Amino acid sequence: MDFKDSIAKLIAKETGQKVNEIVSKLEVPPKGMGDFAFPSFTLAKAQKKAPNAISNDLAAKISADFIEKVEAKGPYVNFFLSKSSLSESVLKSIFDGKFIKKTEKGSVMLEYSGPNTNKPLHVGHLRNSSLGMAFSNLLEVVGLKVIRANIINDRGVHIMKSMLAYQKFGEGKTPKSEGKKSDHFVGDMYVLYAQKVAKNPELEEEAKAMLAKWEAGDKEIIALWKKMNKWAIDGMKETYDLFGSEFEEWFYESENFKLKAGHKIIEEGLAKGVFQKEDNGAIAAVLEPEIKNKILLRGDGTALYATNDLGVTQNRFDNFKLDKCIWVVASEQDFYFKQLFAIFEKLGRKWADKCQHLSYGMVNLTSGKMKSREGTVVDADDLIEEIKQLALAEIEKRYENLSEKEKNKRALAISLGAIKFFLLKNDAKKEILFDPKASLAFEGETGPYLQYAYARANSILRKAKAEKKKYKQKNFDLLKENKEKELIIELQKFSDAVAKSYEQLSLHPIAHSLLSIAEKFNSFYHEVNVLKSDSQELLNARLSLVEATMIVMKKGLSILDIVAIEEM
RNA sequence: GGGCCUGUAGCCUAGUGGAUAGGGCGACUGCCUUCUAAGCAGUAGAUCGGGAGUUCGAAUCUCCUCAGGCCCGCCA
Repeated sequence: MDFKDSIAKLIAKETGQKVNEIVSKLEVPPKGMGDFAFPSFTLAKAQKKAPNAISNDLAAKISADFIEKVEAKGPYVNFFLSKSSLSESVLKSIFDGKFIKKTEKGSVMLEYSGPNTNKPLHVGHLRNSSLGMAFSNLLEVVGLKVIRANIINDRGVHIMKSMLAYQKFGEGKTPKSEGKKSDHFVGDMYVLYAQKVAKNPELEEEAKAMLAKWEAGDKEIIALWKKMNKWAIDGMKETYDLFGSEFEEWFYESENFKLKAGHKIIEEGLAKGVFQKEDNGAIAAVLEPEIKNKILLRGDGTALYATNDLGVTQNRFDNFKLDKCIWVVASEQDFYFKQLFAIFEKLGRKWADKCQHLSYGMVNLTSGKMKSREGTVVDADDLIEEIKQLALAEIEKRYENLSEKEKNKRALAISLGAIKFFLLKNDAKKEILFDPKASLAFEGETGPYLQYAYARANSILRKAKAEKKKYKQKNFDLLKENKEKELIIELQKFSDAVAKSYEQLSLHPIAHSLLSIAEKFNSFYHEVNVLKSDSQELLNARLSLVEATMIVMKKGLSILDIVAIEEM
């Protein structure tokens, strides 16, 4: 039952206003003042009456079996829902599995991660991955079919730099010989290049020359490139596995480079008069003055990143039947994506408005911006390991007797929960100032707090089973304690949070909804001893509430790609 | 020079037109022989960057201004 809608209908009947207009005006009042509120200011002019009078009038006239009471408070009409109908309605929809509205259909490609093969993943990539993974899950929950895509940036002069350093100073070492994770080994070469080039600027030219050889298909360079790329990608895949990142499609810049699909689009744009040739032969897309023109091909005819991107995007819509394509890329590319989408609009692509940029703020350190070549990054593997050790220490404090295997499993789940939740709980577009020591805790507004609430709920059901208590999902209408009602209301709000997250391209509404649910659950847990309920009927009702809480929390956590831990 | 984003207690943050600005960290008080204390209950802490305007009503909308970040045709 949609209470908001039902209340709006009652108000509409009395006032003659349209139902959907009333719905948009209904709000949730501050604590203790009811479940819904209608502000009467909005009718004052039309009815030529004082808001307070309208409120009094409405409060006196409106009644229904699902409403406990209606109160006029100044210019507001406050509605208190009947606890039993609220409980029935909310818990039923949760057990029916219909508590999230599937509002969308079709298929969508979501690109995220997009690493370079000259360095390992860092905490910035983890923010990208967390958003990519979670938003993909969210898209599926609202009804879309999702193709997760990764594009490996495996070509370009920056890739040559780590190759050059290895060729000149690597002394034939390998990740194996050094006992090093292979992507870290490649990353070390990139740092080494940066150190060497500072003293020997001519390396810069050598790297460019190497790129020319690569483009010409020089056998030796291609062999080196393949070897080092494999190291980089194999290492990253380990990190993806550890973190839980999954992809259905892998694209490679190098392959795309060979296709030259972008060049065809450039021909097309010139023919249509949408692109123009500059004095030195470069090709530019002519765009609105606010977003400037965009160079798509160098004067010497060589390709730019944008050249490739034109082809990549076209191929995606050609080869996959997409209703939408989403790029998860940091906010420094906001302007670029505006231009890219505008170019497709100019070219008359009917899918141009189906391109979406999920922009997010950069992760900076308290010490400043992260720079791989200077080695001032928080490495993804190191971070996960460090937090895992902290989680392990917490587990060992509590449970000495667990097997090593179980301890490790829990520690990983908890540490990833802490990291992912930290990266998702705030508005995606805000920057994160990351302090590894201070940022990741297991208490307060954290992933482990949610996991803990879930584990506690689970433990009630487990104990009930162990004590051979009978339990059926029923008697929902007996849930009349304030703590119970507050929890149920938070459960009900979860679906709104899902919708909000989808609209706002950010996971924080879901994250905060889960925090509120966990908070209300913990409070309920503290106040009401479920297993010591007075009657079988009440036990049924409360166990139902506990189970419903677990269902919603598990759904929410799974969207955020966080493991709901059974025991913690 | 221009564009986009951000500014809410010591720190982090939610809230995009409505009532007393909601959380967390940190600080301080209590609560484990009672379903897991990674928890609960409470206290203190806020000129919502500043100014003007629109409105019955502004953290929220408009304009100006200050501060930080990112970006602005041949980098990826």
